[in-house]
Amino acid sequence: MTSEIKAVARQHLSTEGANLSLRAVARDMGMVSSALYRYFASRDDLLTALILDGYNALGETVEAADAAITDRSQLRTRWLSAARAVRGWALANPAEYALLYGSPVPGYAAPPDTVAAAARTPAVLAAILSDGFAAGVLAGPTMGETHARRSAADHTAPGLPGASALSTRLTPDVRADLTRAANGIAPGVPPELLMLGMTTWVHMFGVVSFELFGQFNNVIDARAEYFDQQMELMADLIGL
Amino acid sequence: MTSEIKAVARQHLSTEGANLSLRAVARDMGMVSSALYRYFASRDDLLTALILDGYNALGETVEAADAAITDRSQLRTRWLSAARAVRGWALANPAEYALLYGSPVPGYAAPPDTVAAAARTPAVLAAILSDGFAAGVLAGPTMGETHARRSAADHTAPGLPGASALSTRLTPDVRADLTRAANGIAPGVPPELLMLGMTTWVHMFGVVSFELFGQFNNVIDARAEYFDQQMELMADLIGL
DNA sequence: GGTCTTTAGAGAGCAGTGCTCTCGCTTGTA
DNA sequence: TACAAGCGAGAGCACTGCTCTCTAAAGACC
Repeated sequence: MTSEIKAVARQHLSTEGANLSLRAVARDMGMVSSALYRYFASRDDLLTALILDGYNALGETVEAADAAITDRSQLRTRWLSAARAVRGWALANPAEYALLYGSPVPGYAAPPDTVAAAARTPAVLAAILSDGFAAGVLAGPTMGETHARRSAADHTAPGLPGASALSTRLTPDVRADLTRAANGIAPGVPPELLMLGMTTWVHMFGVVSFELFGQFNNVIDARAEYFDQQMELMADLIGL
Repeated sequence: MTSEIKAVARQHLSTEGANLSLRAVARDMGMVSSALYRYFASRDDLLTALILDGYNALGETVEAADAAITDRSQLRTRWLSAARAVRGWALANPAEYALLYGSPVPGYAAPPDTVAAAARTPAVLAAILSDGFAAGVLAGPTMGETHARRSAADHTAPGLPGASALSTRLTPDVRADLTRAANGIAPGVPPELLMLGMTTWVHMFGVVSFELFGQFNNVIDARAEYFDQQMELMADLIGL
């Protein structure tokens, strides 16, 4: 029953946008609004359930896209497949995506169970990082420095991945945050590498959000190709 | 008068969140709700005015932060100053920031005058790119290739900026989009360089949005330091 | 000064919203 | 058969955006 309500609510969400009307949902189900309160304590409760489902749906999609690459050593292919899955899901479910990654509703605080579901998508990327690091493909000490011209003092930490001219110097606090995060999601991965992984993670959602939220209007028309190019760039950044 | 209404609305926005109530604004002004319709045709109209003001306020802040760097050749310092200004404004005006860069309201389409105001912030970055390119500091042909290990075929276009191991190969459509954008905002800047500039632009807002929208909760605590580190990384990416 | 027109705001009202309450009806169980 | 639990209906409260009509003030013109 609750799942039927959520299904109708999801449909309303996709057609009407973010301001979900409980009464309209009830009307569509041939019920009266007060009946819905048997199943959800409030409208926020319904939204929370939808958010939870959304994180899980996105996570499943991304996990499946990663798992579809049978050669697990093809880290770059796995990453691109996962990234495309994120964009594909977002384009197919824009309202739900906005619910997950858009502006949070005013006084709304995400319940703890949503954060676990929210971690599924970054966990896929973390697994790719972890696999690459374990296989010695990432963060190897064999990189040579580029001779790229630098304007100020060199911020580059030596011996780190792909794009070796990049600043991977971390302050103690940031390093502590990243180390803690690595322990939780990608054990063994050094904080510098996780930093680059998080950069790709954030940038991936940045590009998708800009596309969905209209920031690319009149700027980028070839959205899919642009996204692919950016994700290739990110793969290079990590050294996949 | 309209400015007084907007001021009260802004205040409401900052305390109550995104769902702005026209009646509450009117109440605070000692008026009745219908009186507001003399000045704004609808609630969306008021929001549009606030969005326009927001883009301009952010743009002014960023422009001032860039202009504060007297040595115009210090591109990296200018970029970091502008980026910090974006984050600072966003943290000081979270509700307005969400209005600008969060999920768009359902049926809302941004009027053309807002896009001009929205372009002020990226224009600052474009000017930095333009200055650097004109001075020959960016995108010079003197870069050496790194020997970074690459998993697949090499996507790197030779002779491009700072982080030379990165994929800057553009498909014709993306190249066309970027060339058109460059003509509008950074004349003369090659599309590959503008692509890197847009990457930093998107990533900057990606990091700020993740911070403001709660995606960093329980992950990154040292927000300011993390932001700085990421912006340094982006500066390296462009080759500032 | 006396009209006359524009303008600002008040007030009532409509349709819609989230949410609470009470009251019946149905269904499963002892 | 009696009881209890759960489910939905209906009315109602306070709120919202928005439209309409009406009144009072202010400015323009002769």
